Parts: sequence; C-alpha cells; structure tokens
Amino acid sequence: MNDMTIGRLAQTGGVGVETVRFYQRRGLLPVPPRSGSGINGGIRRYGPDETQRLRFIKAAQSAGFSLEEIKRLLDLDASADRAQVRVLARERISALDARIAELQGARKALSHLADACSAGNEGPCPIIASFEAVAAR
Amino acid sequence: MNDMTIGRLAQTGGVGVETVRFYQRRGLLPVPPRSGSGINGGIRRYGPDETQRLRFIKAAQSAGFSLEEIKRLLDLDASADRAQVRVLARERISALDARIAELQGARKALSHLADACSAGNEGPCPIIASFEAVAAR
DNA sequence: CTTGACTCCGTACTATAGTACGGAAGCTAT
DNA sequence: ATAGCTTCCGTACTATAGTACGGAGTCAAG
Repeated sequence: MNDMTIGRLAQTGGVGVETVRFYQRRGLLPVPPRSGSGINGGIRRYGPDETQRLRFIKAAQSAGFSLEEIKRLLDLDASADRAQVRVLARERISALDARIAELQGARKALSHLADACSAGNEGPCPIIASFEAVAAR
Repeated sequence: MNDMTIGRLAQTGGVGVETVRFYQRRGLLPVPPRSGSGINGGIRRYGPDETQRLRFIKAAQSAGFSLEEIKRLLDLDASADRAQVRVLARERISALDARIAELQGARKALSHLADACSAGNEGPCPIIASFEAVAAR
C-alpha cells in the first residue's frame, strides 16, 4: 500500500518532486521513515494518505489559504479543537466573499472596457478611463 | 495643478512613497522632470493624472493583472490598437470567470467544513476529508 | 539662516512559493 | 555487476511585489 516513491507521489499529486520536499520542510507533509538497506537507511515510501494531503493543500491554496494557514489546518485536523476550525473556516469564507465581489466588479469593468474598444480597429481607446468608470461604482 | 510632492501623491493614491518610486522604475508611472533650483534640479511635482494612474494600477491588480500586464495596458492606452486591448480584456475575463468559479467552489467546501465542525466543541473534525468532499465536485 | 521634514537615489532586504543544482548514495534492469 | 535513472540533502537561485536604509540634497517656517 505504501509503495510510492517521492517521484510517483509528486506525479499523482500533480506537483514536482522539489515541491514535495519543500512541503516536507515546511511541515505540510510528513517525512516517512526510510525503509531500506543503505548506510543511512534507503528510500522513503509514500501511500494514499500523502496523495490526499497533497490534494488538500492544492484545494486549500485555491481557496486562498497560505501555506502557513494550511499548516495550521493540517495540525488542527489532528487535534480536536472544533471551535478553532470553525473560526478559520468562517474567516476564510468572509475573505472569499469579499474577493469574489471584487473579482465580479473587475469583470464588469473589463467587459465595459472590451465594449468601449469594440467598435472598429483603430483610434484611441481610453483604457484607464473606461476601466475606472465601472471600477469606481 | 501639478503641485503634489511624491509624498502627497502616495497618500492620495493609498500607497507608500517607496511604492511610487518602485512603479516609476517599472515604467508604470512617468517620472516628471525636476523643477527646482538645486544642482541636479529640485523636487518632482505630480498632478491628478498620476493619481488616476495609481488608482488604475490598484483596480487592475485587483482584477488579477500582474504589474507587467498592467504596464502593457498602460502602454496600450497611449496607442491605438483596439484589437489588442480587446484580446487582453477578454483573456482576463476568462481567467476571472474561472477564478470566480474556483472561489465559489472553495466557499462551498468551507461552509461544508464549518457545518461539519459545528456540533459541539470537542472531538475530531476531519478537515481534510470534509473539505475535499465538496472540493472534489 | 538654521532646523526639521521631505525628496532623491542606489542598494539591499523581506515574504511567499516554489525551482534548480550538484554530488553521493540507492535501486533496478540487463 | 554495472549502467543509468532516482532519491537524498543542503544550498542557492528565481519571480513577484514591494519595503527599508543611509547619506546627500532641497524646501518651508520660524
């Protein structure tokens, strides 16, 4: 079951080997013991738990969590502090709501800009002004 | 009219003086001639155009444009290439739509997580699993 | 006409999130 | 048993977007 090398893990997780090692240094991924026959032990093996963890990291990143925050979430996952989890989740939901609104405003400004520049192919097209006309609302 | 010092400009633009200078180095803000009496001229003065430019930079940043892309937009603003403006705007709109959808998915995952951890204040609360349960959809 | 705040300038440093490098050791297929 | 791909490890480098620093010059007010 725990039979993946770091290369396979990186591959299934959709990241690079160096990224896996980077996450290990940051404490986001456990460093399994080395099971082998070399002087310093051999090569490390990984299982599906690590793959899931990698996927979680990516999902949490896309939610706007920093690696530092993700580390807190992962540490919390092992604990029993439900209240703290709720706090972090709600904080991030508020931040997401704000960010989503901001991006929707930006989208409006951009489509306004595209419209303003749609007639013809020549002549000035006031980007700064038309962008801000909507961004200001 | 063009009577602001760099400090006032930064203040009205809601950024730091060093940020203004940084933008000047990057070509995002013009460096006005120095009008003064010193050996190397004196102090630079800024007007409302620069304030507007600063606001544009912030708005464009919130739309996800990098400073490099913003520089292209500003350069384009001075040109007459409407087609190029439309391309950049539409590219960014697509990226925004994707990002908004992503954030909405993340929001769903987080509220799922908050729900899953809402009963009581003790006991395990599987962050990784409950986050991914929704993030995967 | 000096004091104190502000400007100018180059250079260096910070944070975040990786990415690359180089050599030694380990593993695997022939 | 050896060639050649991987792993392991520390260290260094990259990109993005600033932020800080130190010394010299400038400006306005008292």
